[in-house]
Amino acid sequence: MVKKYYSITELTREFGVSTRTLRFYEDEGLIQPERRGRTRLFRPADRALIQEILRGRRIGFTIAEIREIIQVYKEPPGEIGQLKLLMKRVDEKRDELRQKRKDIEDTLAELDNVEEACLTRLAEIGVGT
Amino acid sequence: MVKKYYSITELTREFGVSTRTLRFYEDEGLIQPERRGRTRLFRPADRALIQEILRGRRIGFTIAEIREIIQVYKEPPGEIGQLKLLMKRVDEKRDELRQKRKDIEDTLAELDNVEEACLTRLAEIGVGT
DNA sequence: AGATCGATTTACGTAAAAGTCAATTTTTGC
DNA sequence: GCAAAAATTGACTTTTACGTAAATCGATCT
Repeated sequence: MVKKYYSITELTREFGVSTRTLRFYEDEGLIQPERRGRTRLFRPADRALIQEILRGRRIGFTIAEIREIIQVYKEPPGEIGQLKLLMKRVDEKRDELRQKRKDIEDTLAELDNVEEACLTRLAEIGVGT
Repeated sequence: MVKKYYSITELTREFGVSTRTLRFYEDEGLIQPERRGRTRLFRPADRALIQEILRGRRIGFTIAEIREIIQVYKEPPGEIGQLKLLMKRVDEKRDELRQKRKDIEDTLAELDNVEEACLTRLAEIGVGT
C-alpha cells in the first residue's frame, strides 16, 4: 500500500524546500493538505501536486500561472468565453516554452564553448608552469 | 556595411525592453557602450551581447550568472583554482539546463492535456446549448 | 536664442517568492 | 502527564530586476 500521509518535514527533505515554502503554497491556494488539529497531513495527491508545482517553478512559471493550470484540472471553466481565452493562453505558453527550449539548447552549446575556453586556458597555464 | 551605431531607443524597440533595463545592464557591468558626451552609442557587438543577455534572462539566469559567463569570454581566469571552480560551475549549470529542458518537455505534454480538457468541455457545452 | 525632444542621472519605489524570527501550540517519547 | 521536539502563525525582512519621477543636459530645428 502507498503511504497514507506525509509530514511537512518529510516533504521538505524530499524536495529540498522549506516548510515556509509549502505553507506559502497553501496560503496561495495551490495545495490543500488535510488537517489533524492544526497539523498538516499531506496525502500522495498533495505530494504529486507539489512535484508539479516545483517543476513549474523551475521553468519560470509564476504562482498565478501554476494556480491557473491546477484550476483547469479541478474544474475547467464553464463559460465559453473563458474557455477560449484559456486556450489562447495555453497556446501562448506553449510558444513561450518552445522558445525557452531553444534558448536552452543554444546556451548548452555555448557552455560547451566556455568549457573549451577553460580547458585551453588550463593547458596554457599548465604548460607554462 | 553594417550599421555603426544604434541608439538606445532603437534597441529598446527591437528587443522589447525599456531604456531603464539597458542602463541597468550597463550599471551591472554587462555592457559598455561607447559615449558621445553623455549619450550612449551601441555598437553591433553591444547589440549582440544584449541578445545573449536576454536569452540568458529568458531561461532564468541571474544577472550575476550572466556577468560571469561574459567575463569568461573577455578573459578566462588566470588561476588554476579559479578555472577548475568555474568548470565545475559550468558543469552544474549544464545539468540544471538539461533538467529544465526535461521540465519543459513534460510541461508541453501537460499543456496538450489541458487543451484537450478544454476542447472536451467546449464540446459538452456546445452540445448542451 | 528659444523651443523642443530625446537622453541622462539620481534616488526612491515595487512586486514576487520566499527567508527569518519570535511567540505559541501540538505532538511524541518515555 | 510532562519535558523535548516538531509544527504553526504572524509579522517583518530580503533579494532580484527593474519601474517611476524629477531635474538636468544636449543636440537640433527654426
